[in-house]
Amino acid sequence: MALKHAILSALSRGVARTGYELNVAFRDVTDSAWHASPSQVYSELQKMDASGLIAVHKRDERGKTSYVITDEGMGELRRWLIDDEPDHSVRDDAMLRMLTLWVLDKETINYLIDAEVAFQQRRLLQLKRLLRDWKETRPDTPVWRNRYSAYVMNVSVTTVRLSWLKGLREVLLDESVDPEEVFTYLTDTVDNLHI
Amino acid sequence: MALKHAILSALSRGVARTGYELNVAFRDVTDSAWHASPSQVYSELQKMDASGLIAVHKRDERGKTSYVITDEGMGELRRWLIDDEPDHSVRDDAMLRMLTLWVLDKETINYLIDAEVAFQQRRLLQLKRLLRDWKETRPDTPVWRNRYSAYVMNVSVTTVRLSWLKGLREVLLDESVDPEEVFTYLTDTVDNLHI
DNA sequence: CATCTCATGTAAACAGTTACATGATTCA
DNA sequence: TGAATCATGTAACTGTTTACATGAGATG
Repeated sequence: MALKHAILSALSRGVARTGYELNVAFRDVTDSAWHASPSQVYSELQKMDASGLIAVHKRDERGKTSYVITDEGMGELRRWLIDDEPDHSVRDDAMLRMLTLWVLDKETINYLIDAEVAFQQRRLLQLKRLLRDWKETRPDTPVWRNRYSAYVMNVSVTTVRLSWLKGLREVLLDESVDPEEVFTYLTDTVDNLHI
Repeated sequence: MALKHAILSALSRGVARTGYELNVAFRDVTDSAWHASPSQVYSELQKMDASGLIAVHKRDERGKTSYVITDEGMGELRRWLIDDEPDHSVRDDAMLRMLTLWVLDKETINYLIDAEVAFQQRRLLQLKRLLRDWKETRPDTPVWRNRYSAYVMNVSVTTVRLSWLKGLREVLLDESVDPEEVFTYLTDTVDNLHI
């Protein structure tokens, strides 16, 4: 039930938000640690309002409703971080696909890796654009410091993934190359990070 | 419904497997692209058997049952890879937590980063052990080439995550440091990967 | 004036977890 | 002989998606 905590996390930054705004945030790279479908967000907000974790901040004539976090919600957010064990289980559809490519013919493998590369490159561009937007207004609050760190993590992993996809293509399409050699550059580079 | 495809992916490698063995594989680093709880695997296997995607290979006196993939299952696996759009949505509980740490006091932040570092280090050791086990028997089949690639990806991302956690600790605990400077080494290193 | 984005929701179906139950085998 | 691991499953509950429904406001 981490959608609850993803919403609390978003609202903990102090700005009132509508369900729609939360959905935009969950959809795009900014807050992309937890995905949720729009309808789920709306019904979760109702439940959280009823249980006192969040409160209605403003509701205009037609239904547009923004919410803020309550003290109780802030307490629950802290309790979750401290008491609940992190769930490290992974469900990565795109990676599962990349690990199953060998069942296909080379032409199709090549096509599917192209598509994945295109996706990751688009993601990297979105992230770079986000940084450009930050350059102007950059408050240096704890919130911003934490979010900037997230940005660095996303850029790093996406870049690694792109480099890896390049190696994967070689390894799967040319059976004469040695996989270990193909990935030498990637593994050597990241090895520099770890002391 | 990707558990179906995760199971097909595991069985496509040609070896008959029991529900229990699949659970072991899903739990550990080897096949960790898709997590599932044991009970879910057993009931999914029953459904997949009923719909003809897999077949019972052997069933001993007491219920121990191993399954193999059918031609139909292999067809469905290929169809999924080619026709269905990859789902890039993320649900990363551990990362969501790291992005919310700023709401806590420094002592608690430090403690929680310690715990996450310990987890990632354990994971890295498990991966290194896996590679050692592979050194002996290493067939150089397409399956192995694809799995070795997955191994490289896992090691790379885990190493990046460890380096990042080190930076995150500094950024959150010492407000005098400039976040951009803290992460310079990480960003410069991964920048080398991307041309 | 049609289409896109904004904005919210309900209901049914499906996916996944948790708690529970059972019993064999292995190892100290 | 008691505990851990092997091995499979059911039932109730919770989380999530999909399809559908509605209507305002902005853009071309």
